[in-house]
Amino acid sequence: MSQKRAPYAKTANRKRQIIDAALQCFSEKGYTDATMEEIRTLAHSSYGSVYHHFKNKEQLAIAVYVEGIADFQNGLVEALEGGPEAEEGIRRVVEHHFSWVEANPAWARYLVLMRHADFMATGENDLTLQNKESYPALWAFIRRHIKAGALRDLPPDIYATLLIGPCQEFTQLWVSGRSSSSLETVKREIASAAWRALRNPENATQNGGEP
Amino acid sequence: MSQKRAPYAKTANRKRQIIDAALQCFSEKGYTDATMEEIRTLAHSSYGSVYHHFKNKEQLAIAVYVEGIADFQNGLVEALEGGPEAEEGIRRVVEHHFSWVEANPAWARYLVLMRHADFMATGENDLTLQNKESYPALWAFIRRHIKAGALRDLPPDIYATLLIGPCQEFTQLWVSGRSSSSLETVKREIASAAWRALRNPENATQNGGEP
Amino acid sequence: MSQKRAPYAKTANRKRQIIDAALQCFSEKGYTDATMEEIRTLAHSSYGSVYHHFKNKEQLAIAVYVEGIADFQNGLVEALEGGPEAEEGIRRVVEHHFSWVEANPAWARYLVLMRHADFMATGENDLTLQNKESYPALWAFIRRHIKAGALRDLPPDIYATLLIGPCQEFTQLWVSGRSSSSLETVKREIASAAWRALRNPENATQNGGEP
Amino acid sequence: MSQKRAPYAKTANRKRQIIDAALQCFSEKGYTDATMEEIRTLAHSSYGSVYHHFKNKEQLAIAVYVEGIADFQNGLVEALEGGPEAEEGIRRVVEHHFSWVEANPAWARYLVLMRHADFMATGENDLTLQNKESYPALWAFIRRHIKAGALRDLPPDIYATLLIGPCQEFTQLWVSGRSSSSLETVKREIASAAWRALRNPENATQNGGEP
DNA sequence: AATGAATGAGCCTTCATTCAT
DNA sequence: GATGAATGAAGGCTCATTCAT
Repeated sequence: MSQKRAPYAKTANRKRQIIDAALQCFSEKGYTDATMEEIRTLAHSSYGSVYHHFKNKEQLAIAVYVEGIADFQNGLVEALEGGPEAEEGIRRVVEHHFSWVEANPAWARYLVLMRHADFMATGENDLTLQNKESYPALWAFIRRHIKAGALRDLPPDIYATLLIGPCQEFTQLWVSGRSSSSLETVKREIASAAWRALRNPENATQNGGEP
Repeated sequence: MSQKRAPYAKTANRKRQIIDAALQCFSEKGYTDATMEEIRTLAHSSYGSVYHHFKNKEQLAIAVYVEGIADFQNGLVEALEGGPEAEEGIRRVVEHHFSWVEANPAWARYLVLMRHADFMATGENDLTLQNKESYPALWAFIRRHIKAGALRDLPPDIYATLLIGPCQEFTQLWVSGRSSSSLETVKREIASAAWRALRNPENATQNGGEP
Repeated sequence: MSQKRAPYAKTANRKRQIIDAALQCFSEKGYTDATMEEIRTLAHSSYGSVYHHFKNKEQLAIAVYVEGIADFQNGLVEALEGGPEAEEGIRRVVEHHFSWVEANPAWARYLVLMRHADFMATGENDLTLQNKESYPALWAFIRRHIKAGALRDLPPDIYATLLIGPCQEFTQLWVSGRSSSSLETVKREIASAAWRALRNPENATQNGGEP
Repeated sequence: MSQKRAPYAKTANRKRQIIDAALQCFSEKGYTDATMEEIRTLAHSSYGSVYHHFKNKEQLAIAVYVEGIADFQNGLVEALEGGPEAEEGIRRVVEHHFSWVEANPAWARYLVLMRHADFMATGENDLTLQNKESYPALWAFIRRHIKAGALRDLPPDIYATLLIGPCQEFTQLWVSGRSSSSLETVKREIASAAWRALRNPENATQNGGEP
């Protein structure tokens, strides 16, 4: 019996297959514990093919990360379109966060895992990620309402802490299946908590109920 | 007094040296990327010595984790002693979180990293960790004030989200050197944000200042 | 003259481009360490193109080798034309060696490196190389002067040793930039050393100056 | 049937076994084409053991090289002991070269192969090799006789060319089995050729027969 | 208790070569 | 003739762990 090699697979979009497979493996086992062998198999690909499209494991991980961040950002930009009022904007940010997480749980897991991986900020990757990660639309929204007196004038790290921190925390719980509450409840609670923490208490026009 | 020759003492507390070295390596590079070789070297120890004290890498990681959690818990229990009022208690929780993180940055990093490691909850480790991690003192405090009507009746995952989430988020920023605000400012902001998010709005007696 | 559109010419002599690129890569890194990828890139070519012109890496290496040897041989044949006297002929051999090396340093390096590659003498390559490498013109010259009593009757390996050895040695020094003397000086020294080593001391008629 | 691991091999001198195996593989197939797997097997060792003793393939190659050069040098120093006259000294150098090559053919092959490997001269290896390779005893001998007027005053590269070049050339022939002459004959021829090339012709006291 | 040489499965990556277009 | 994605065997190296001393 002659040993025939399988015919070269019709590509269609091999690169996409690899990214998807990588996302799944990375999000399940973490960057280090995921192996190129698993990724390659899941992508129905060969070693050579993976390395033809991505220089190495790091670059593959970065490609997956960038793809995810970009998708998240796009949704965030849309969510903030139309120049919403302060409270409504904050609600939309939280809303979008959880909608996206719900729709993309693997990516959510992966982005959380990799948030501080060293090699994400090396050389040329730096710029790419800086632009994506700086959440330009979000900060523009916040700055606008700080100037208008609707939001408190706090530094970015505290905004991140009070607005994104609870989102991240619950995302981790949810993603690891250790949450009991419904996403609807959580969205409402987090949004209102963030609003109460960030609104400018000196602004009398807003939120009559809680002066 | 008996005439004791001072022991060469390198061996005095080898186990402790190993745990300290392991903590440093694990917190810097993560569980998988830290190697027994690095740990052994940092502990000025030998392979045999490490494996004499700890069955394997997992058990070493667990030992480090348990040590850290216990230390954190002890402080939390102390912080909540004396049956403080609701707002004061929440302030103390946040306060303790950051004091401990500031005093034990490597441990803080490590505990965050390992929060969801699979092997932490296997077999006999399970019980040990359950008891430590369930934050018994914290939940007792919360339940007491829910019953008294001072705190809202929310499920544990939402309490964790709104109280611990911001702490964790800022801890990560701080530990990775990407925060600009002082810990004092942050403590105040997070504590007041948590209080506004968790206090029972129907309870008129409390906090007259912000009706 | 006919109005010809200038061809885009990238393809004009692709085969030549590939040989040149291969020569450069092989001479710099050796056969094994040079990669088809480097060669392909340097030749501004594609994988398919390289394999269209050469069956595989070995055949490419052989093509480069044959090209180089042929060029060297041609010059040697010319150098020995006109039936020179023994001393003059030896001088010309040395002279030609260094002129050629100076004009073709990459090829010189490559020919030295590959002198003993196994696959150079396999199957059909054998004949081709045998003919080229046997230095027919050189041995004809030597044999003629041995019969005439001007040169000593030594076996070929010793002739190679005393005549080519010094050339090779200095070539290696020169090619790796570790020589300090001028090529002129070296030519003179090697030629006269070779002459003194190879001339027949019993032949009184020659070289009266050095009895 | 229980799967028993072979008991740990009694070491004796594992490091030496590895060097010997590496020498054999490197000298037969060259640095790049020899594999760690072959070396490991030939040394009846494991991967881990090889890498325990040598940082990587390069360092192993260097260790082998240094060992060989040192052995060769030691013999050369001995050969030149006793302050021999110029002609006798040169004879001894050639003599030692071939005796050593005959006794250590694999090493001879290897040293020739690696003479110009880039990584031999990197960082700290540099010093080690410089000292070994500078042939201090040989140059001391030569300088002494240049001063005494017995040898011509030529730069080191030309001495290397005329004295060592023929040795190297014949070594290559011999080592690859392409020589026909006996080592005795060759020694004699090379030694006398070198002497005629290097002796100072203005020195009347030596070698009366050929002024 | 301590030491460190030894083990070997498994990982990331390279690279000559093939083939559909 | 040319292109470059796809293939997969093979290589160098790592690292948790064992065990003789």
